[in-house]
Amino acid sequence: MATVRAALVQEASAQFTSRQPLVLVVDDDPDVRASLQDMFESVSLETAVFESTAEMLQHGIPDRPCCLVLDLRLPGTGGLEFQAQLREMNQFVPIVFITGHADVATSVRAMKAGAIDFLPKPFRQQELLDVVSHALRTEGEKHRDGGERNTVRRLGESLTPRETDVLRGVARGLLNKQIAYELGITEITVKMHRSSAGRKLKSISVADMLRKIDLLGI
Amino acid sequence: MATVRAALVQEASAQFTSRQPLVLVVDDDPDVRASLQDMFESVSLETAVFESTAEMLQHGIPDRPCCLVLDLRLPGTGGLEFQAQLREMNQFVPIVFITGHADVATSVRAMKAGAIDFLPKPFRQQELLDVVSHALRTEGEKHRDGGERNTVRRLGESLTPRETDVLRGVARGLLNKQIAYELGITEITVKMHRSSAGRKLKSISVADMLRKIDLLGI
DNA sequence: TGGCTTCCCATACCGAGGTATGGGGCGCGG
DNA sequence: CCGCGCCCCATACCTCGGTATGGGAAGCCA
Repeated sequence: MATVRAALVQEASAQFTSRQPLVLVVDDDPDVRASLQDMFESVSLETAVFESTAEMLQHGIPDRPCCLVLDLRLPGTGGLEFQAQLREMNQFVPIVFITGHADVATSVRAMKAGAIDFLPKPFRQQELLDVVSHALRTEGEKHRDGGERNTVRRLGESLTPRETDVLRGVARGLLNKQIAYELGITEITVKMHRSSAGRKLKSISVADMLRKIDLLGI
Repeated sequence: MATVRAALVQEASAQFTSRQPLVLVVDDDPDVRASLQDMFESVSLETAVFESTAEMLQHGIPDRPCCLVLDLRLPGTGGLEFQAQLREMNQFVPIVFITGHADVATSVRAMKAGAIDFLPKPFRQQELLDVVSHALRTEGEKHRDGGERNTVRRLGESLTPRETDVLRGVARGLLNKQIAYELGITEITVKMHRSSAGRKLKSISVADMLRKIDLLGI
């Protein structure tokens, strides 16, 4: 029963995987927050503003196309450290830095760490808007691509250990016979696992199966 | 005969595909050129220096792991424009910018355009050395990966049009029967093309063939 | 304990791919 | 002109993968 519920929740979240994009703003200056929120919402971009990185982390990173507008200098965790933290958490949200205290070394550091832009204040609002919308567009595409992978990954979870063993062999282009030998079992049993795995992954063709296998990272 | 010669030349170039790395330096200041060349050669890195981007283009981009140390401000074509030019020519040499006239906007522009670093003068020599060696290491790996692709690509050149048609179908996971229907020919003929293509690509297994097919971009 | 999953094995049959061996037609270049 | 490569077709045979239908053994949990 519990597992059924979990499955349903996953289904639901999968359905909304390509939802409306969201702009995240972290800046300690209330005026800047308000002004940016106004700007983004004036072009119908949903926006969430935060005073600090800690506050943002509390809300968690939502599962939708995001773009983070991040002040470089912040009380508590600064922009660059936060960028590093997100990276460590495997959260690859595109980041646009904004700052009143820009210098070349910092900007280069931020960009090398994967920021998509770095705007010294003052900047033209349109400039920020362009960068953010472009990022959201590409994020949207990534999200869709990721959706397919998640679907496959969910299918893959139902695979038994033995089945993944067999699939590893298949991916290497081995014959059932050879796989059987390597695993120390019969070819017939390999066939069982293989076809069972094929059913679970809903693969009609070998090509399809191979694609899904390396999508699963097996 | 001519084609045999060509084939031999290709063989030869393929053999040397993962040669020693090379540092390219473009700077209009003779002192800088000399000093950088000394530095790189002191750690046994082969180095080629140029006074202008035009001069470098004349020599062509060598087929080996490269890293370009590029002055931002140059007589003639400037650093940023040159970066754009290389991009248009599909030459993805990693670029480290060095400049005495650094500003944030320029550095960000350079990084967004794909530069791997941006060092305002004066910088510590060791810093540049670290960046360049790191770049050369990753380039070396890329080069090796590309080698395998080139090998396959060469094999792929001997494929007849019809054979690639069939392979397209195989990649889509179609049955020979279906491929035959789509091409308006018999299943038997499809088998012929398929096995012939398999021989040419030296693929023993289906998995192997599929890998090579998308390596060929079919 | 009984029921569940997982893993293992076997026989038999079918459809698909691979190969070998026949053949014919077309176009291009020595 | 003839040879060569490409494209097409056919028959026959073998192997491989997929499936169906039997079964047995071990572990886990209500």
